[in-house]
Amino acid sequence: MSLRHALLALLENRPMTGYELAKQFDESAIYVWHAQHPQIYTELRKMEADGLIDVSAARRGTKATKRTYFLTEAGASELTRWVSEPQQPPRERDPAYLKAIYFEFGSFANARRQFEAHLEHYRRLERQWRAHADQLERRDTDLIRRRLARAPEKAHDAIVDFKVHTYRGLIERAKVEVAWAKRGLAMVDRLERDAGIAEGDEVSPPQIDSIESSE
Amino acid sequence: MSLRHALLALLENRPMTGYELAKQFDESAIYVWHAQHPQIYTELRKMEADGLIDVSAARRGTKATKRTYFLTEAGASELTRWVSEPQQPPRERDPAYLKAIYFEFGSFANARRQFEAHLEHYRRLERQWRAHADQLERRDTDLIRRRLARAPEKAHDAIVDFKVHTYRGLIERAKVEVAWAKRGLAMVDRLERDAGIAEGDEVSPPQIDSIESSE
DNA sequence: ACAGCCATGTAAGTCGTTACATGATTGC
DNA sequence: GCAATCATGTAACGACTTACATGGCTGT
Repeated sequence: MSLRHALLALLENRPMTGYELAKQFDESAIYVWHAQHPQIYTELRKMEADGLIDVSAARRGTKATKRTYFLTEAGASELTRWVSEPQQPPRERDPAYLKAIYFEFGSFANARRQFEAHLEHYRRLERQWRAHADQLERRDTDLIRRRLARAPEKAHDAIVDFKVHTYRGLIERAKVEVAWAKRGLAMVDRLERDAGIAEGDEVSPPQIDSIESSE
Repeated sequence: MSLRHALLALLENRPMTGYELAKQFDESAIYVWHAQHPQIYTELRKMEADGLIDVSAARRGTKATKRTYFLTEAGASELTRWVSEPQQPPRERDPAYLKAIYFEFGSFANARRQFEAHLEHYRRLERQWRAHADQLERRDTDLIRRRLARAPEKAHDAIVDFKVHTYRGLIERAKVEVAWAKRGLAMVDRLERDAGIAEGDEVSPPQIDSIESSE
């Protein structure tokens, strides 16, 4: 249930609408968690029902309502409970790596394309996270300024350092992905030189192995 | 729909029962994808309905049936289609990193516990992946031997190298996590020395920020 | 007789995605 | 008047987890 806690943590800084929350998740490197707007609106309603957040609704035009959510005390204490609860590590589930294990079922050109896309993707992520980490370190984002303003001065270093440490960790992750893809491209070049396999062919297509032939 | 393709790829080596497939996912470092048995049994039935796999059912006792699945030609060509299809990168969604951003809401002791658990987890993963990568490189697993036996010799290097490259990539990932957690522990030590905050306290508890106080 | 592993499922529920749908406000 | 952006939702479906349930086989 991490979406819930990501939302609580954002609302701890200031009251926001579902739309604003969705933007944080969507548009930027700011966030380490992805979610789409229908899930966010739905989760906010549930959190309201559970008393973790409260809403101040305002009319918009004749029919629409603008709902601005803010933390309740129950929400604040749920946040501290969650932070102190042991976090079980995520299950391994990366489709790019799964596919890479079976690149033999495609052509060398395909492996190359896949590694190139991987490279591009993580280069972009690295840039974005780096920009955000730098901004945080300078204490130069809207949210961090609000956070520090409401915290005792002696806690400021810890608040910033925990966040910067996390984004720097994500940068290191991205760098590992970039390096992996680069080594992958070099490997494809080498394999293609060594093997006498025609351009565009599958390296070694899958074969069916029926009961009869195996037992 | 990666579970489906993970299953197809395993069945490409040899026919297996749902139970055997579940073991591969469950028990070992062999696999880069996690799944529980109910999902596997359900997915196998769907794949059968879609004609990607076929089954040879055998009686077990009076009521039970042992169902051994094998690839069909449609399954084999679905595998090659999937490998050549562009793979969109996974969304960022790591609860451990999300939580680390908000370690300020807990105590230093909590941050330390969390980093230690992270460290232990990825050390174990690294060991397991390393063992598997080494075995693969020596061409010394059941599945890789079966795979190579049914492939043209000139393709052997590529088949092994793609897999080894992937597991070595996972090892690098795990090492980055270990290093991140170690730096995290050092950071906690430093912060705790610097700040005059009492043992066991929250660093800076969340505060509620209602509409009134913010606008 | 019992333990431990082999083997297969159902049911209920949560989490997450995609497609569809509607209306308001701001600036040009 | 139009486009872009603000703003909020529903419906259907697919992916995944957890709990529950049953029975067979092998070795001690």
